Amino acid sequence: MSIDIYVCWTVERRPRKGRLDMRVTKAQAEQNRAHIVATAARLFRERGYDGVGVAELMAAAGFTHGGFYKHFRSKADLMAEASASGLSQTAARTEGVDAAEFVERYVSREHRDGRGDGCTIAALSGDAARQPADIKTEFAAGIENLLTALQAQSDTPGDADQRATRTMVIDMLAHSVGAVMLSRACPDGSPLADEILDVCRAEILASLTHGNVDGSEAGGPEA
Amino acid sequence: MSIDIYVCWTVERRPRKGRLDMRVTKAQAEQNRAHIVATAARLFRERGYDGVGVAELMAAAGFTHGGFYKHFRSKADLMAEASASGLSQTAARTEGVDAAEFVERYVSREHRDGRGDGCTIAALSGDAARQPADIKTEFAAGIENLLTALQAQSDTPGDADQRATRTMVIDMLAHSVGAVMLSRACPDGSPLADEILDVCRAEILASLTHGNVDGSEAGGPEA
DNA sequence: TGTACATCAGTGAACGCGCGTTCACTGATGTAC
DNA sequence: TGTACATCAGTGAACGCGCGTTCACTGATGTAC
Repeated sequence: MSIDIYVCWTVERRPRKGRLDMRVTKAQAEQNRAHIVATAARLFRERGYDGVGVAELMAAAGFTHGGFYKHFRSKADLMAEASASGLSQTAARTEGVDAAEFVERYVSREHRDGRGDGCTIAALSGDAARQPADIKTEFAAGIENLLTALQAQSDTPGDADQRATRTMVIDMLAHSVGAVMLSRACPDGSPLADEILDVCRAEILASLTHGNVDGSEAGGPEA
Repeated sequence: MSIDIYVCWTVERRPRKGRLDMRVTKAQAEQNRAHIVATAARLFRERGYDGVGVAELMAAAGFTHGGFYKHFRSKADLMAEASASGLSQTAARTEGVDAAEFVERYVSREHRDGRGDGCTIAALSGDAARQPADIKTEFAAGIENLLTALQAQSDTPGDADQRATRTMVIDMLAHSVGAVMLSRACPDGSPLADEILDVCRAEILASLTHGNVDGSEAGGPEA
C-alpha cells in the first residue's frame, strides 16, 4: 500500500485561441445545412444510422462536429430529415419513368452495388423498422410518393378503377426491394447474389407484361 | 485560480470477494452457450446487430458479461453464429411447408409484428449487407437452405427441369421478404403498412396459382 | 474406489475508446439608428 | 449612406456514458494416480 499525492492547479476554464473566417452568409449557412443533410443521407444509406457518427458525418461534409447542433436538435432529428431527403430524391428520380424501366434500373447490379447513391428504401428500411415513429412516418410518406410517381406512368387514362394500378405498383415495389435486399445480403460477387437479381428482374418484368389484370384475389386491406 | 490537493491510497489491486456455485458441468456449459446464441439471435432480430451490447445480451441470457469471452472470440463471432442459428431455424421450420402456406405465414401481420420470433432474413438482411464476408456467407447458406426446403415441396416428381421450380422459389422468397420489410418500415398500425402486406400476399398467392410456367423470360444468371 | 490437483465457466471491476452532446469563444454578417 | 452593436454559424476542447474487451479471482468439475 502506497500513498500518492497529486497537486493540481484548477484553472477556471482554459482560454481558447481564435481562428479566421468565422460567420457565414445566411444563404451560405442554408446551403451548408442542405449539404450536411445530403451527406448524411448518403452515409446513412452506406453504413446505416448507427454506422455513422456525428463527428465523422460533419467531417465528411467539411465541418467540425461542434457546429452540428446549430443546425439540428439531435442526431435523431437529422436521421429523420436525411431519410426524408433521400426518399424524396428517389421519388423525384422516378418521375416519368415507366414500370419496366424502373425495374430494369432498380433490380440491377449497379443499384445493388451502389448503396450510397441508391434507393433509401432498399438501403434503410431494415433499420427504419427499429426506429421511432417519426422516421417510419417519413418512410411511409416517401413510399407513398414513389407509388404516386410510378402510378402516374402506368395509369391508363380513362380507367375508372385505378385500384388495380396501385395494387400492381405496390406489389412491384415490394418485389423489387426484396430482390435488391436479398442480393445485398449475399457475399459480394457470389453466384447466388447475381442469380437472385437476374431471376427476380426477369420475373417482375414478365409479371408486368402478363399482367395480373383481374383484381379478384388482390383485394385491398380490411380497413 | 485555486489549488487542489488530492491524497489517495493506491492499493495494489483490490481483493475480490468470492461467490458460491462456480464451475459448471461441461454439458451445462454447452447448453449455456447454446442459450446465449439463441438469445442473441432473437435480440439481434429485434434490435439489429448494433442495437444490442454484449453486457445486455449476457444479462438477457442470465449471465454476467465477463463470461462472454469464454464462449466467443468476439462480438463479431457471435453475430455470425447467431445469424447462422437463426437462419437454420427458419429453414427447419419451413421443412414440409408448401409455397402457399409459406406465403400465408410469412406475409402476415403476426410475422411482421413479431420480429424477434420471425425470419432472420427479413429482420437482418439490411444489416447483413453492411457486414463482413463471414456474415454474408452465413446468409447465403441460410437462403440456400431455405430455397431447398421450399423447392422440396414444390418440385413435381419426374420433372426433369427443376430450374423452373428454383426460379419460382427464389422469386417468391424475395417477393415475400420485400413485402414484410416494406410493411415494417411504415408506422405501426398505419393503413399503408397493412395495405402493402395484404396486396402482396394476394399477388404472390395469385402468381403461384397462375404459375408463370414458361421459363422463356425467366432465364437464369449469365454464369 | 478414493485422493490430489489442474482445468475452466463464470464473476465483477477495470480499461480505453468513441459516441452524442455541451459550451466558451470568435468575428463577419445582419440590423437598428 | 454610414456607424454601432447584436446575432449566430462555425470552432475545438471537454463531458459523461456505454461500448467491447481484459483480467485476477473462484471453486466445483474433471482427471490422473
